[in-house]
Amino acid sequence: MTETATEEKIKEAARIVFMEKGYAAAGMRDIATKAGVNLSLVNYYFRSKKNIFQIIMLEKMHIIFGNIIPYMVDENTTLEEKLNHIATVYIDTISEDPNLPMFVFSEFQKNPEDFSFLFPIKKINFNEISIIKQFKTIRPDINPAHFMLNFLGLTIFPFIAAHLFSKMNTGIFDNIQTVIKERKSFIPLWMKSILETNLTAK
Amino acid sequence: MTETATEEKIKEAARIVFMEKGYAAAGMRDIATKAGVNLSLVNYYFRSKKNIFQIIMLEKMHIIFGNIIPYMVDENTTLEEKLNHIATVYIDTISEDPNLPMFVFSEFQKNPEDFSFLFPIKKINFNEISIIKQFKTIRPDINPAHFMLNFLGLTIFPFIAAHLFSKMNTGIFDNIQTVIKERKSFIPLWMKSILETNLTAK
DNA sequence: AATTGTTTTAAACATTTGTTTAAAACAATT
DNA sequence: AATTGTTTTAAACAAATGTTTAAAACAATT
Repeated sequence: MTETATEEKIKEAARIVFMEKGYAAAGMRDIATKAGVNLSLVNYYFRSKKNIFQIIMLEKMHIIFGNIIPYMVDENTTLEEKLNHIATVYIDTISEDPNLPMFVFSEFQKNPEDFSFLFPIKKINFNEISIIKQFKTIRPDINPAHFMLNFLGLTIFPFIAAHLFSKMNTGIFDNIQTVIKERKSFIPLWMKSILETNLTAK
Repeated sequence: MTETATEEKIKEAARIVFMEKGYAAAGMRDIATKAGVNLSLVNYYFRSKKNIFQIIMLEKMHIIFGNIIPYMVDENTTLEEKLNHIATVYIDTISEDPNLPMFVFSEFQKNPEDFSFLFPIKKINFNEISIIKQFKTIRPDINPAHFMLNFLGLTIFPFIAAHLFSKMNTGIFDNIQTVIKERKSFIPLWMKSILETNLTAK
């Protein structure tokens, strides 16, 4: 099956090039070259640049959301179990593809219209999923958006800032990959403290 | 002074266009059109695309770091005062330019070499600045990178995720701007809880 | 009023872009 | 061995890119 072989070679090259340079700066010739393949073959197998981009983006969206939402929905785990599990799995997953969050957030912001193809994912009502319901019973006084922003901020932000921070030579972000891995066990504990924080205090 | 007027018109247009589309997707014609000015004038006043981009980027870097580092260095405030002050000022500042963090982080990642012009900023040794020293006396057991990642993650991440989250129709990120403003008072309290969290617990 | 210097314009420049074409190479089937 | 269908190639396409040119318009000075 030479057909599938070259098609996959192109896809893998597209993953790397789009991820590194973003949609706008990525060239069809970059992809072809990285795949070690004739330029025309990229259009032959994937019709257009926008099309192959959307295929890669859909893949990435599944990784960044598909690995997290099933655990959030699970009615058979406690909130503490969810936080433990998700923090670990998520940091491990993204560590294999550290630019993924940046890629998804930044490409979405630049061309929100081009993401209509993933309306299936967008249909989830967070007020109905387990993790939010569990949070609401503990802290009915706080907007659950805070809870999600805190959890995802603590987990995802280090990946987004890693490049810049480690090249700034501050002396504290030198081996940031090691630091990020430590956070797998720290984040659930910090989240627990945050959950217990009294916000009405003067 | 018509000269300064058009030069500033071009600069302002460049700010908007670069911010919206990023370096690669931004065109010289986009900038000229948005400035209401002839295409050649962009090169006349700013020589090249890369040059005008670096001018804008330097501006943005000053906003995102210049507004935060002076307070971190200040030896005359307590850690609690610093957290209170920075959270408020920073959220207010970035709220006026919500795409700033995304812009800076993503453009840096794509072309780190093009940021050599800001080596002055990079010279700061975080181990010597007040906020880190204060943290170290309270929690010598934890890598200060965690402290900074937590604080900046809680503060900055909501801006990075806002676009995607609010368009996902989850039901909890509807008026995310209001939520973000609430965080000005919440984040210092959460940080205090995080600081007191025992991480050695089984 | 003539001259000088600066700003603006329209046109063109050479490259680079995504995409298409048509022929060649290859594989499989009859 | 001839035919069919698929894959790969080289070349070309039109459109868009950043930049330059040279003339025009304008302002200021002598």
